[in-house]
Amino acid sequence: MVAIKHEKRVIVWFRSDLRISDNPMLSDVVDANDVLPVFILERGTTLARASDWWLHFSLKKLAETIARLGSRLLLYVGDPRDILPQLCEETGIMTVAWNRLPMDESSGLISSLQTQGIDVHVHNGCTLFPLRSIKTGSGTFYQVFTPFSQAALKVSPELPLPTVKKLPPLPPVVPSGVSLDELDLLPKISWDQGIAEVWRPGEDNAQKSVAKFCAAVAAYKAERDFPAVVGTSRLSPYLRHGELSVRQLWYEVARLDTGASRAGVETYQKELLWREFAYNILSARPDTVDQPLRPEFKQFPWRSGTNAKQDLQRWQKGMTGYPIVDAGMRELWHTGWMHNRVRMIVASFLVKHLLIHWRHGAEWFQDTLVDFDIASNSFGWQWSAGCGADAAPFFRIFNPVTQSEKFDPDGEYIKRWVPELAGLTKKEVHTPWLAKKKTPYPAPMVDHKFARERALDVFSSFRR
DNA sequence: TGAAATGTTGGGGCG
DNA sequence: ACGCCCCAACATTTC
Repeated sequence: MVAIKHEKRVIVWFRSDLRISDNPMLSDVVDANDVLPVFILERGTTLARASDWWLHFSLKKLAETIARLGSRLLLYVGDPRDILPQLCEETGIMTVAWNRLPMDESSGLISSLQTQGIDVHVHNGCTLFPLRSIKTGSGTFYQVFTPFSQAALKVSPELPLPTVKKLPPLPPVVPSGVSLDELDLLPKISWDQGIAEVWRPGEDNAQKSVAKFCAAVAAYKAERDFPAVVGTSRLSPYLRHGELSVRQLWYEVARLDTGASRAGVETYQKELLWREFAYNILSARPDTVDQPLRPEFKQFPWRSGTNAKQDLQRWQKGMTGYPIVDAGMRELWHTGWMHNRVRMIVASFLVKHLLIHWRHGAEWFQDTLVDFDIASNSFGWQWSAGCGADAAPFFRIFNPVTQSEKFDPDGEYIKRWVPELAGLTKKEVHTPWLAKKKTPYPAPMVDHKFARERALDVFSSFRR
């Protein structure tokens, strides 16, 4: 008896998983007869400029890697709901494999492909656990982080898969794609210098960064809140583009979960679980990408009109008059990234001090962050605004001066990004409006005490 | 992964 | 020695 080898032909669809190590959709197809690796750029109405910059280089490196594995990465532009069926028709391939993302069901993609007779292989490749597999006793999704993380810690993530060494050949007919340059991901006017100085995209650099972070993870818990030092992992852009597998990262740090490193490892794993929590929320509630999870917030009286618009612009430019806020906004603009502690401060300032809709903050982050992640971003903003899952209560309003004194005591971070204040003492730098020396730096755009009381008024009367 | 207001305690200066 | 006040330090409550 000779076993019949069924013909297996697959399109593998790369999205936020631009890697070959621990990539389940790739492991699925290594024994196929032929495989078409594709990436499809969706041109939305909003730009994602900084993460597009990153994507350009990620795709370049991924294409080189795939070439080394004996295949070729094909690039297309358009709506995957149109492109994938077209590719199936042209190649005669009737199977598409990918790693699942939170919005897959709501986008109508799966059902649309299946009604066209296309077989869909969906893998768990972007999260620690299969999306929505962590459920409460009654089968609903968790809305509070602590019980979610406790439930998650009772299960182990699947072990990382071996790195793919070789890919099957391309199909006989290869639909023509576009070149990387035709994706038009790089800026036309050069605003990307600062970003290029700080970041090195690519799976190889992701691995180097993991090794570097692991060597410093013992200090994570103590140093992660101080933006002047490199105390955080800085792995978020790699995770967002999937050049790094979150499961691999989990196990790399878990190996160090002992002795002096224990607290650092466990604190960091908790952060990875916050990401996981955000992915699960978005998966269960895809509308929360731009709608509040708590529906009563649809009626919230956010400020709007000309004044609010001007205030938003001052925030975006880093000209609020609060040094820690402006340092963060300028770090973001110049490097495509902002320290996590400072993200919380600037977000609180926008939604509580200025009463501007969190959506505007989320859109600005979408435009400017190299690590822009649709799940983490909407989750984080809703958390800050108080309308999301396990959100900050309405009365939790960060004092930008207190936070600055606490987490940037010497003003080192502030002076790095707000050089106008370099001449002030470490005491004065948090409150330049009280300093003797005059600087060209603006006065606070809104008084803290006034803004705090206004926010408490608006939020508490809204609750009634 | 708050901040500010309010309450409590205890040491030290001083008459 | 004693009571009184001040106030820093810490704790609790409220928003």
